[in-house]
Amino acid sequence: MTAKTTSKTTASAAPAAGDLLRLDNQLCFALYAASGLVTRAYRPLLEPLGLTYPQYLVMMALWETAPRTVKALGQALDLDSGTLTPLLKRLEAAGFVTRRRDAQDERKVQIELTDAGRALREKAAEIPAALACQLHLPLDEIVDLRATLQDLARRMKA
Amino acid sequence: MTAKTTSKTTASAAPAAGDLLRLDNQLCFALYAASGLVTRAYRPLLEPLGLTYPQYLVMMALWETAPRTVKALGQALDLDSGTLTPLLKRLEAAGFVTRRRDAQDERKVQIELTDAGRALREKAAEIPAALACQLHLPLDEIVDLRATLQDLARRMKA
DNA sequence: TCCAATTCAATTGTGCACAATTAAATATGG
DNA sequence: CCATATTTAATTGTGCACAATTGAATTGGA
Repeated sequence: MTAKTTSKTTASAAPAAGDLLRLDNQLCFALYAASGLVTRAYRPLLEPLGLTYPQYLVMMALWETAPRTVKALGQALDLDSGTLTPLLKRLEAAGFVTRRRDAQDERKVQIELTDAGRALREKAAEIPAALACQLHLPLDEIVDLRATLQDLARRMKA
Repeated sequence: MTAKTTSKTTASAAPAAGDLLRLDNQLCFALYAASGLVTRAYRPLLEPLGLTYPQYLVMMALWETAPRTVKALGQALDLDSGTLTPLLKRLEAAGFVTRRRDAQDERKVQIELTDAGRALREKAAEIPAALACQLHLPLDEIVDLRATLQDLARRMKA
């Protein structure tokens, strides 16, 4: 499938020793650059909602399941408390979530959606389609790429 | 090839309207998470060289072509001066590059490698193979994924 | 019971990342 | 030649991202 670029030159498919450090031969840089581009494409779509891209990820996690502890969010998003704590405080200041200590276990902080946070989901509903459009990639390739990346992540975490 | 997860459920391949905002259905999150994982995998390999991951990207760009202006580096890496200027000052402080105003056009700052910066390339030579190992992905899939991501980036920039 | 180990969030410090602004140098049109 | 526009880095301010530390709460084992 995807009869894709069988035009692999020897250099591209199996770089010579001296080319191993070329930017174009790095999967990491391709990932880094693509991730940055996609994040940047979200910015103008999220700005009217008052969310940054990482905040949008947190809200999506909460729209799926809430309340959740900081730890549970961190596991879902692969982020630690050093990143999440200030981000969640900003979401709290914006009125989208609340933070309260768990009564049973005071170490845990439960993050809950406010009405405004739940309402935001309606406004966000149009974002995935708007962004998919900007990818200029057929849907089946998007699905394929996503699965490949999820597979990569699963293997690296194992 | 890649007999991969033909277990595509309907939800995964063509999510229902209510699932469009699920994290698992986002290409952006798959990219974001994979990029973060790979960057993290570099950290222990780069630490002995005294480089962070973005600094490593800048050094790779310079190992290909030097001297280069800040602007040229920014175009190669898709980063702006707000990111590069302090990063390059740290590389200068570490002794890997020099920064000097262009004699012909004083607006430009030429970034040149020092001997130590060039020497670092030998130590870095083993990194790509070491990292590829941690990806737990067959080489042909790495090459494939890289090409797909480069294609995505090309389309989004066009 | 008591104490040692673990869990969890917050904090601190460093380093990206980018928008917006600034300021200097150069190019351009009249 | 001069005024204006453009180009280029640097700066400022906000917001991730993570390692390392801290401190409180909980758990588990003698």
